[in-house]
Amino acid sequence: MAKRKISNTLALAVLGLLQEREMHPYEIAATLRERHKGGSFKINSGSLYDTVEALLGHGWIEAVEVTRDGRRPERTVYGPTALGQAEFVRWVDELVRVPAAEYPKFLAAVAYLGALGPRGAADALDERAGHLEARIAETADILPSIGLPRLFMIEVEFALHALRAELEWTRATAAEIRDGTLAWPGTEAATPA
Amino acid sequence: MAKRKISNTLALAVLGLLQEREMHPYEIAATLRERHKGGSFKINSGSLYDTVEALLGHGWIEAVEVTRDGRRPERTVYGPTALGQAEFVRWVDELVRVPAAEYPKFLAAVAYLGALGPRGAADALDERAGHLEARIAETADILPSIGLPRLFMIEVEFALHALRAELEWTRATAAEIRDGTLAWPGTEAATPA
DNA sequence: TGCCGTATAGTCGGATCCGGCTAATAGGAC
DNA sequence: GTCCTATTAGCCGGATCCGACTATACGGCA
Repeated sequence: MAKRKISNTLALAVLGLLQEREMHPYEIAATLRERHKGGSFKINSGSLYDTVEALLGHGWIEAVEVTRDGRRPERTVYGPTALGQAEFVRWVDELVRVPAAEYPKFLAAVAYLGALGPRGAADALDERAGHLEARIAETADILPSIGLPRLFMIEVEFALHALRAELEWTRATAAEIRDGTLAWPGTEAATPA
Repeated sequence: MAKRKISNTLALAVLGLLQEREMHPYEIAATLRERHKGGSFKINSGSLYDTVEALLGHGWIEAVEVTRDGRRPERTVYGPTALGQAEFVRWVDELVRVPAAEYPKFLAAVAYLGALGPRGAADALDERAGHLEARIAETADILPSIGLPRLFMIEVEFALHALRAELEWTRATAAEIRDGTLAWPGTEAATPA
């Protein structure tokens, strides 16, 4: 009975893969991981099966066959439907056109940066900067590793761009705190436990 | 009995506000909105009351008094605990230090940008760019509107920086698609319904 | 005075999500 | 041969989240 509209982006990944070829859920997860899509979609087997169920309920995918290898659990293979194909494109289109409201954890934390005191905040930002650099290096590494057209890894380029911007802000803000450009109204600094 | 660790950032906002002064949930929500924190925290009354319940269960806040004004619903006023105070700082510190894995919708959509075809993708990116500009303008507007020290609105500066970076990538990518720098392997373009 | 829109304050049912579990097979070490 | 681990495949209980709803009070206006 067509519950609430699907919003989980893992569903988008499933839909996208099934456009290519029929698969069973486990294979979907494996393929996504193989293609390094783990940075763009939260691949969790629990959610995956729920997601597939929801897509079925909407008629966006359909069960193609059920096979069984020896006494292993059954594998249900799913394929796309015409409706699902159309919805997939429509959905990507809308996600690109209209920026959604997002609430990243870091944004929340920055809102209370004051709680760390100037010293504590600058230190914490520095540590973050280090992690960001590491993650940027990792991400940049996987980019050329596969001889695939750019388009198929374009989201990695976006992720890199976003990470670099965040790094830039993080470093700049730490510096502003240290040199006093960013005034600290609360005089005394709390220290983390 | 101390369920799963709280991860919802709305809890952080609640904890943070209660450091300042005792409040009842509705007042918390109103205060957050008044301070333009709606961009950093998803303020939903349903989640708010659940969150307060969870914080109570962890002993991070405590009920201070229950008042009632005429025949309106009871208002339970909450205040901070020593444990909550410590956890608050510890939590902010960790959120700043360690970048969390995030899965923004746009990242997912970009992973399937190919589905829109070169023309469709470039158009969609253009429209997004327009929305981003509007949002940047709105956000920049609220910044000087309140005569508050920068530190208390620093998360808005970060949000702006992130938005600008996204806008930059969006425009650049649209341009690359149009001038052919970004090759399009799938020859033919699907069009949204 | 009667009525309507908005602010106050919070509840509830159900949708959604996910960590952790089961269970079988394949492959290697000894 | 048999033990151990990794891989394959999926299920489930409960935590989490949220949209939609209830109900009272208040200000203004016709």
